Amino acid sequence: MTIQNRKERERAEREKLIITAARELAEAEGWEAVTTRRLAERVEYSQPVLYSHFKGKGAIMTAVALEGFAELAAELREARMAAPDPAQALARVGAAYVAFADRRPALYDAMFRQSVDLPFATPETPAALRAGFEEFTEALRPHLRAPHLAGADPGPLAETFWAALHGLATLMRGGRLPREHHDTRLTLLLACFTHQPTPR
Amino acid sequence: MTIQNRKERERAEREKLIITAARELAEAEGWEAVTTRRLAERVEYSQPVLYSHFKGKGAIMTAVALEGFAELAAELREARMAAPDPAQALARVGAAYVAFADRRPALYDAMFRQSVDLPFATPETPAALRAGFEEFTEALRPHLRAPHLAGADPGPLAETFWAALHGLATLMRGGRLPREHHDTRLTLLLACFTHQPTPR
DNA sequence: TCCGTTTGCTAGCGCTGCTAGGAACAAGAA
DNA sequence: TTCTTGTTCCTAGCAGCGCTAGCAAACGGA
Repeated sequence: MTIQNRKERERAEREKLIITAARELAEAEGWEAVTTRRLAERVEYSQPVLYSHFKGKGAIMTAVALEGFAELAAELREARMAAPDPAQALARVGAAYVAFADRRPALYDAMFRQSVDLPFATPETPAALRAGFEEFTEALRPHLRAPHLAGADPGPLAETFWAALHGLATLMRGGRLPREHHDTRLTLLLACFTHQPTPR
Repeated sequence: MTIQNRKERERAEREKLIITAARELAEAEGWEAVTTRRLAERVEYSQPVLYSHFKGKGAIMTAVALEGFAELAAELREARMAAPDPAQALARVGAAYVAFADRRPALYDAMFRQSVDLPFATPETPAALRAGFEEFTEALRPHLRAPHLAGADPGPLAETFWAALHGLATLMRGGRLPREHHDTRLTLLLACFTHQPTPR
């Protein structure tokens, strides 16, 4: 029994090792540099060992993405909780989101740009993923009373806010949006959603 | 002289043929199915011929993307011009943008998701690209008088609106946003930018 | 008709994700 | 302690990728 346990534990440790190595490699050199051979070399096992843990390279990326969702949710939550009022809360959540995407581009890619086969917006959606989305919903809730949002569905509204941030983050990362306007854009987006005049 | 002309013309035709074939293949089966071998087979030339026209696969995708920018700009312009008033204009431009991304996913990928080495937001930005962005700026201009946007820079505002649409389009395409809320999200986004209460 | 240039081919390099098959090792039974 | 059984994990290899070297054939001009 204990011998079986030890084996299972070692196996789990190795799986975690693979995920961490993949993530580190991706964050250091981008996903295109993460090949199964390099990854195997890094964890000091042969290539086929990866396939005894994961169905393929895509499954490894999905595992990394799952880690990312948990971290993102935690950061968003912290940002929201630390804010003194609802207006600040939305602003900080938005800023935290884009900062996360900017700080961990490879992780963000695995989560939102690559086609990972995770169920979004369904009952089987992983908890970490749902938790992140929940932060948007909560941060927006106090603003539902604004005239232009009267009677709006919280769900689609959170989706829209999230999508806007996602667009800002990805287009800026891809060099499509000038970095120097970033703060201005974030401020404008918040002004649009909260209908507070732009402070300038 | 005429013989030289004929050669140049034939060469240009072949280049166009390659671009069209790449685009068709991508639109039919996605960019991961567009390999230099399949592309060469499709245009009935050998693989190295592609490299006498383009520096590599990336350059072919860039050429396809450029076509896409021209078409997108035209569609946005048409949508804006056909609208009876400024509120409708913004709504139609937004809807046209997302519809374009949805109708031609591979083309849109080449334009905005792959790392195409085109200069954005610089003096050397291709005309087609600038024209598309111009449509956003124009469609938003009448709304700059809204209280929450008073004194806002038209440039960053257009960037923000564009980014929001981009986020909606890409997240929906990646299965991250439920399709059935799409119209609701678009309506909400417009309500946020134009200061009109959400009609429901 | 001959020569030089251009054109476009075959073949191949080093890489990718992934897998088949066998060797080595460990665990339980005699 | 020895033999058998089952697991673990490696070597080797497949098909396909983007890209290129080098040669053969076709063509244009003299």
